[in-house]
Amino acid sequence: MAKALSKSTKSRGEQAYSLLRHEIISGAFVPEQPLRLAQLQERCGVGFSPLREALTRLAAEGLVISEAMRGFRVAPLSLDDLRDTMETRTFVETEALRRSIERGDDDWEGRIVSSLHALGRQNERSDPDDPESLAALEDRHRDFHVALISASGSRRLEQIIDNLYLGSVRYRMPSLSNLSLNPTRDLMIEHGAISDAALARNAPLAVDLLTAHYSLTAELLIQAHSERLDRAANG
Amino acid sequence: MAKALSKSTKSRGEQAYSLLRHEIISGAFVPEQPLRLAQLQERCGVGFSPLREALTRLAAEGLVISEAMRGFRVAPLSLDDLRDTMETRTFVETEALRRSIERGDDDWEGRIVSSLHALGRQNERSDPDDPESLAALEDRHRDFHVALISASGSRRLEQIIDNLYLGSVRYRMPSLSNLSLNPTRDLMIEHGAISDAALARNAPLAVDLLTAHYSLTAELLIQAHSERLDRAANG
DNA sequence: AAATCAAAGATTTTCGAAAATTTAATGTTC
DNA sequence: GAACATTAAATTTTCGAAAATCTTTGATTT
Repeated sequence: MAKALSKSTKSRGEQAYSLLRHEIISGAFVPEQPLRLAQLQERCGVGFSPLREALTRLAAEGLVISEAMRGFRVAPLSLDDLRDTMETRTFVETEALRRSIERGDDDWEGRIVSSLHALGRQNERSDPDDPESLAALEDRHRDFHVALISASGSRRLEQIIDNLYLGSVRYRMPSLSNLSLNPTRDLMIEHGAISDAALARNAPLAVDLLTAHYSLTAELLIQAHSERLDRAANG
Repeated sequence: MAKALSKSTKSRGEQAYSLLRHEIISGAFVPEQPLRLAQLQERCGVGFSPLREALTRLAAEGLVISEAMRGFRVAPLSLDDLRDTMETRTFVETEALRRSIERGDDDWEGRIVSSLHALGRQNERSDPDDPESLAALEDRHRDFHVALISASGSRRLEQIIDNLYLGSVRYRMPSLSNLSLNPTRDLMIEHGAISDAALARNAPLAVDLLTAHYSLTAELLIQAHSERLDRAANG
C-alpha cells in the first residue's frame, strides 16, 4: 500500500482550505482582493465544490468575506480591527492564564517548559530572510502561548483564543522580520519571564507580564500597519 | 417581475443553512444524529453543493461535526459543554456590558428600552404550547441581551457573544416552556432590574444582576439537561 | 467459533457542464 | 452629452452523474 500509515486521508477540500488559509495569512493575497473561482481552481488544482467549501469555512473564520451572488474576497485589514483583536486577545488570554495557573498540573508545566525550549531553539537558528524559517518560528511562538493557557479547563476559551490568534497573525506576518529584530525588544526574555511567573503560580505577575507582552506587540503592529497604510496612500 | 423588491436574493445555500440551523437549534435533529446528504437533499430541496456548504458553515460555528470522508453529524450536547458555555458567556458578556455602560450613548439606551418593551409585549401574548410563539419570545430575549452590550465598541466581543449564544440556545429550546413557567422565577423582573442598572450607569450592580441572571439560567438548564440524560438512560 | 479477506452496497466527495446572476458594453432616447 | 434600457460577457451558483471512500455482508481459513 502506497500511503498506508496513519496520514489521515486529506480530502481535496482540506487541501484547498490549508493552501488558501496559508496564502491569505502569509499575505500572498492582498486584503479586499476578489477571489475568483476560476483562478483558484487552477492555482489549487481542485474543482468548484471543494473550493467553495474551503472559502465558506474561511469566511466563517473571518479570513474571507462572502457576499451573496458576488463571490468571495479576502477580508480587509484595519487599524480598528487590529486594536480590537489585540485587546480582546489580552482580555481572554489573561483569564485563561489565570485559570491555568490555578488548575495546571505537571503535564501543563511540562508543555510550557518544552514549548519554550522549542521556541528558543528555533529562535537561535532563525533566518530573517527565509520565509520558511519565519513561519516555523511563528508556529513555535503560537505553540508556547497555547501551552500557557492549555490548562484553563474551558474548551470555549480555547476556541476563542484560537480564532483571535488567527485574526491577529495576518498583521504580524509581512513584518515579522522587522518586529523580531526590533533592538529595543528581546522576545525570549519576555517569554522566559512569563513562563517563570506561570510556573511559580504567581498569577498577578504572569497576567501583568502577558498583558505587557501583548501591549508592546500591539503597539509595534499598529505602528507597522500605519506605516504600511501611509506608504499605500502616498509613496 | 415576480419577486422584484429588495428581498435580497437568498441563494439556495442560504436557505439550506437557515433551515438546517433552525432544525438543529429547535431539536428536530437529535444530537449525534448522522446527517445524510441524500435525506437532507430531499428535505431541503437542494443539491449536494449548497448542502455541503451549509453544513461546512454550521460545522465552523460548532452546531455540526464534520469528519473527513464520514460526513456530518449533529454536534453533541453535554453537561460539561453547557457549564463551560454559560460560564464563558457570563465572563464575556459582563465585560461587554461594562464597556457599554461606559461608552453607551442615547441610541444605546433607546435600544435597551425598546427591546425590553418588545420582550415584555411578546411575553404577554406568549403561548407555551405554540412553538412559533416560543421561538418569537426567544428572539426578543436575544435581542434584549444583544442591545445591552451593543455599545461595547468591540466587534470581536460581539462576534464571540453571538457564537456563545448559539452554543447555549440549543440547551434552552426543548425545555423553554418548563423554564419560563418556573414559579420561582420572574424573568421580566430580572430583565427590568438589569435594564435599570445599566441605564443608571451602575456597572457593578448591572454586572452582578446579569451574572445572577445567567447563573440561575445555567442552574435550571443543567438540571433540565441532567433529567433528560437520566430519562434517556433509564426510562 | 474467531479472525481474515474479498466483494457488494451505501455514502461521501469531486468534477464539469448548465442555469442564474451580476457586471460591462453598446446602443437609444430625450 | 447624460440617463436609461438592452445585449453580451464574465462570474457565481447549482445540479446530477461519476469517482473515491467507507461499511456491511458473507465466505474462507485457522
